[in-house]
Amino acid sequence: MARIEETPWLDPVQQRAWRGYRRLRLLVDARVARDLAVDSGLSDPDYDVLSELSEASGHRRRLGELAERMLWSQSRMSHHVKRMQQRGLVRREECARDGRGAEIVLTAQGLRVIEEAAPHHVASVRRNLIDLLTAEQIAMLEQIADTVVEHVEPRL
Amino acid sequence: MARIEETPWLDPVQQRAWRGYRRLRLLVDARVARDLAVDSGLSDPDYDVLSELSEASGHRRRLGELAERMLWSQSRMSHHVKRMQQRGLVRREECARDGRGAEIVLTAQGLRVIEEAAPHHVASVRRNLIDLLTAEQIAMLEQIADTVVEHVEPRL
DNA sequence: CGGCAGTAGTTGATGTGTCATGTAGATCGT
DNA sequence: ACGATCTACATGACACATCAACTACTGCCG
Repeated sequence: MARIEETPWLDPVQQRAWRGYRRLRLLVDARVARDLAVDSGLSDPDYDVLSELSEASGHRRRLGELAERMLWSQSRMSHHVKRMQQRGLVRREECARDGRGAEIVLTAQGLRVIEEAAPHHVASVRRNLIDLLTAEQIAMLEQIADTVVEHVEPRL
Repeated sequence: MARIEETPWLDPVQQRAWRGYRRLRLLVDARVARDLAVDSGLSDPDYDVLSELSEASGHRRRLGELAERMLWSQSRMSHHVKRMQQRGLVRREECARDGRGAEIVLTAQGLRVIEEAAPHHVASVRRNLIDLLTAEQIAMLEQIADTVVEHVEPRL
């Protein structure tokens, strides 16, 4: 890799793009998170976990698998699941085939909560991002995300 | 506002854009934060505060002003400044004109740290986002961010 | 079978963000 | 000048994320 001293500073356009991205992220995330908390009593991560589980067959998944699909660390998932368990949203079950394993299962209450939360959340995402953009911008956003994810994913 | 039941679900393009955004955010932020921690021993918020202060006249700013410019809560700023103070990066001074006030001042060490960190950080931002995109994509990202910030900023 | 490296998950310490609340100094009306 | 109110900031409690151990089971190689 080139030496640090040779790395060019960001030009004005890049500078604005970077700062814009940061601010967009700050605003959109804060609002979506706040809506979710007010409307449904869930944190953003709560919602993601419930959503992932609700799409899984049998409403259950191995902890590690869950973590991997969501790009979370196992530790983070373990901590978070413990808290969600205490609130009755999910349940842990031992894994039959692997004594070390933990299966995380959506409870009836968890299912109810996510189903109630989903439409509000969609509305919030629309209000705070999607409906603000033109179709073209949305397509471009997806394209940008795909580009970045593709290039950045390999090297961790 | 329309009733929740009438809010349309996201169509496939919107869905992909939203998920793409989420993943982009996850990946880019994680990498930039990690680079910053490894290269300079700073967290992302640390960097932002130092950066903001280094651009201020006299390398100092009122706590509230700092918070407002960065879209942080005062509470968050207060907590964060306390931690940065303990590490010798910034210093608090009482405000002459307002007995309640706190001025946050960049220390010599803080200045050294940010100046050392900046080029690495720029390189990281390039690696993990900017240099992955075409000029057109960068322009579009800025445009998208501007659109969102403009529409979303007013109502809080 | 026995030993041992690898894997799945948990836990504790620490740093970070949020909300609700507390406190002291400013400001304004009378 | 004085009390009500507002403002700037601090704080405590809690939720959340990360890293570094640690535990316990698996699976493999002899």
